[in-house]
Amino acid sequence: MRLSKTACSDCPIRHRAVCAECDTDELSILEGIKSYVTIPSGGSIALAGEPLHYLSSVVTGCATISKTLEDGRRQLVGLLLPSDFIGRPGRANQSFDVEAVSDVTLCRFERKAFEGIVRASPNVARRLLTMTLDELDVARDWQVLLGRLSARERVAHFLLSLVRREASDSGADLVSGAITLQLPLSREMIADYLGLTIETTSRQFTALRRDGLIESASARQILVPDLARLMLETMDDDGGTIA
Amino acid sequence: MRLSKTACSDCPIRHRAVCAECDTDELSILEGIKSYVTIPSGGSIALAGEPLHYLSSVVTGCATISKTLEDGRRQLVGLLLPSDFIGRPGRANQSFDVEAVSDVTLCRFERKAFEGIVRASPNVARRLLTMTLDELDVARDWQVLLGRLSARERVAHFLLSLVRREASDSGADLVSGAITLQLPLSREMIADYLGLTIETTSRQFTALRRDGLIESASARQILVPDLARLMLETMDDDGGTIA
DNA sequence: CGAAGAATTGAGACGGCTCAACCAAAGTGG
DNA sequence: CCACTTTGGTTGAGCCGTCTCAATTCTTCG
Repeated sequence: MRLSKTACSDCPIRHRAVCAECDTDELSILEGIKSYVTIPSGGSIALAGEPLHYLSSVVTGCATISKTLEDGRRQLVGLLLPSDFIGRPGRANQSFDVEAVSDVTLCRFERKAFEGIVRASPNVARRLLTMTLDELDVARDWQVLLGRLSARERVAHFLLSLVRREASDSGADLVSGAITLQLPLSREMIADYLGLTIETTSRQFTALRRDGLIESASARQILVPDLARLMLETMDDDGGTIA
Repeated sequence: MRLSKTACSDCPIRHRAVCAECDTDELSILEGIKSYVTIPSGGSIALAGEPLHYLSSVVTGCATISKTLEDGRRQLVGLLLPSDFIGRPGRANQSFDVEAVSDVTLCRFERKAFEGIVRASPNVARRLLTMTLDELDVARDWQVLLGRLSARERVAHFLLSLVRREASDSGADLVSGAITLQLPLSREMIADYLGLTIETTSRQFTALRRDGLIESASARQILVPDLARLMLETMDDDGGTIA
């Protein structure tokens, strides 16, 4: 399903996406080759092993990056939110599955054309490198979570990662206090993200609720009455601050 | 400890490191700002949170990237072998600890100077992007291992990752057959890499030995009599091939 | 209102962890 | 040169956290 093009200058992710550092000239080149596509919730955006014809930025919605083993075990390795980039220039095939978990609008570029832009535009190339390095740090932090944290720590960490992401998107400075958040993922997907089962994940939500660290109107709607207290559960080395 | 400079053209990692795609002009610029340093086994190369003055390529030896939690739990998030790059241009502070696990020779660049080269030399920038994207894929594959594989599968996968790396370095094509390998890590470090304890790791080595999948002259010296059979233990989706 | 999917809860099994002993190889010092 | 220590690895016994299997409740939607 195609949408009418939005001018890049009006784009909600203009200052965070791969185009963030483009000048107006570069932007107009991108404008010339981009197209918008909306993937319905549950739809596939890319399949591991398949040739990759398009690279894209997430404009709205939420998607997952995952791998499924032959016997059905599944592990999410990334969460894609607005401004995140999908695909890798310079490689013909996709390494992981990418799936929409809500309706997702993509700003899409034909791969070959985009690779030309990466070559021609240092601002795009630099931004892409910065974003990739950031993703690498995130992936490695997640390795620590998967390798060493308990189920309770994982769930607390997951909730805080959502809070952090939301804060950094809106530029807000969250010191502490009450915060509500909308979970973009089902319990099953959270479990696959955290390397746990659905049941263990659910039990940890219940335990956090019992201990007063979270409250919930529904399964997807979480209230964190005291962010600092939740942070104490995560046992990470960020020293209890968010920045 | 400083070593005499080797000419880049004679460098053992010339065609695999960040400089792989440089032409002779670019190479001579790099040559001008590089210096060699050797870190003794066990020494620290970088500490998480500390300012990062140098970026470098591993020329010889082996190093680890890791994070240690306040309570002592530790997780390796990467293994650095010759040609791998350390540090990230564009960020002042280091995200993870980097430690030498053997004597390590680095080809080192002052950060600011190297950032200038990344800006000026598209071949370096592109190579760096490619390497970072590769690392991201590796990190995500490791997330799957940490989140979903059993202890036995993890150890088998670890051994195969060493075999693969060795094969790709030497350009050899390994279909199957017997292979010997020298483990660069102690049992403790392997455990920290795999998200296990020392004891569990040791038991899995014993079990693989009992089942005839590996043989060992010493703890660090492993013989894999039949690579294909070991691959069957890994349960990954590579379809049993190495490529 | 009934059906289907999502989430929660419970009971028991099991894999990996903890604590502890033991062993082998490699120093170290008298 | 040999006791002693140190370090890294292996093995054993029992415990605990998470998984598995199953039932129940909640939510959503036709």
